[in-house]
Amino acid sequence: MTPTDRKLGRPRDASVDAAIVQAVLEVLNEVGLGAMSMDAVAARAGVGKATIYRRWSSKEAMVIDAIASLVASVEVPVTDDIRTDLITLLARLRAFMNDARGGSIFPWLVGEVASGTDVGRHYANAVIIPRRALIGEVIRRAMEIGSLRPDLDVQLAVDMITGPAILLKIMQPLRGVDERWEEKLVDALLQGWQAKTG
Amino acid sequence: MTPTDRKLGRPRDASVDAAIVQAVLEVLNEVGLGAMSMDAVAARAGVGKATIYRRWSSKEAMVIDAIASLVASVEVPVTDDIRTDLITLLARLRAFMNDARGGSIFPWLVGEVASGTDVGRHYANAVIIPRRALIGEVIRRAMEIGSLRPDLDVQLAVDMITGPAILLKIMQPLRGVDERWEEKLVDALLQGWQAKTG
DNA sequence: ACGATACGATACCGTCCAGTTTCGTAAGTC
DNA sequence: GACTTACGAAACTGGACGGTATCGTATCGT
Repeated sequence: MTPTDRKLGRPRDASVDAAIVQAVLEVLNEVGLGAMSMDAVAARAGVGKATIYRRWSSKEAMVIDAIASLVASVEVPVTDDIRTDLITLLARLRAFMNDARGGSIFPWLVGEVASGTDVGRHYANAVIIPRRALIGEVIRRAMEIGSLRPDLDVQLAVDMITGPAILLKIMQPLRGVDERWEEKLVDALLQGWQAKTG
Repeated sequence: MTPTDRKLGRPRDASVDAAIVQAVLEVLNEVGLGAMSMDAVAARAGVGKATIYRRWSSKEAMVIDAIASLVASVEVPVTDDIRTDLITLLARLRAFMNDARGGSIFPWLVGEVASGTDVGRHYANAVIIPRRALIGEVIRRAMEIGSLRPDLDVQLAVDMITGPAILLKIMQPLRGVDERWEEKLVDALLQGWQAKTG
């Protein structure tokens, strides 16, 4: 690293990076991956295509980076009541799936994950796995302090919470969403998770 | 209907219809909808493109018909044991999702349903809704004969069974599938569904 | 035999799109 | 001021694809 290292010419405009990523998410949200053109992204970002290709080598690389920016800060709820904790987590998950930024992206993102695409793998690692780990942690802690049966299969329990939520999102175009849905699901689950064995 | 109605020229070859539908499903299974070209379908079916367009007016119409052909006969299990009934239904659902014909189609089909596409709506009406109704029927019957609590929300119960199964399919590329998974889930669910109230 | 339609194959058209290049200009270093 | 890189805009290239048209052949009814 010499002193005069990398200081030639006009420096890159950091705000341009943000504008492009934002544009990718918007267009993705509106038309999906298949119908998203680089011209559309460039136009939305108010940027030349050359500027995009100066940063990413391909459309796919750009999308992967944009998706990775969806990572949300994960924060453990800290109530002493497992019921409200789970309801909070569920509401958060549903809010995330219906997020303005990611709302329409989510459906095809599910397809990407299920198909094992590059984009899908990156999304899974950046978003899904940390969030699942968080929910699992909450459940594990509740098992330790005796709020939940100690013989629960944590992985299965996480599936039992998140599965119906994702299904609800998938079927959204087909039916209305019950209010207080989160409470109903959590109560139904807890009836089994708190019960004495046998 | 005059006697000489519709009897001019060479009749259509019914086996060609089947070959095309089969080819659509295969190519769809291999490359997905976005990457499926009419040339690929025609080549796979051993058919000219004109022959395809003689039957369907567009790619989309063709795909919708092909998807509709996935409809499986739905049959109610008839055990007197709700546990084995549910396990059977679950195993059937998972087998369908991993079907050789529909295995790789399922992921993007989920995206189509969630996005409310034409294809998605047709698939939902042809496959998802009847299957959900079937599962709901089994649960309702078990409630009537006292095998399940009488105060269950049937729609929610169906979500609690099928949600985790679909989630498992989605996350398939990310983790192995536990053997006897169906039994574990059903047992976990029944612990709540059979419990006495409060 | 004749007219009509179906068939597979292939060429063709128009469009869309990822990625490249060019151009005039702006923003930095030396 | 000389040099270098970034920027927006626009033109361009090459390929892929949906859909149509054409051609020679096959299969039906009459």
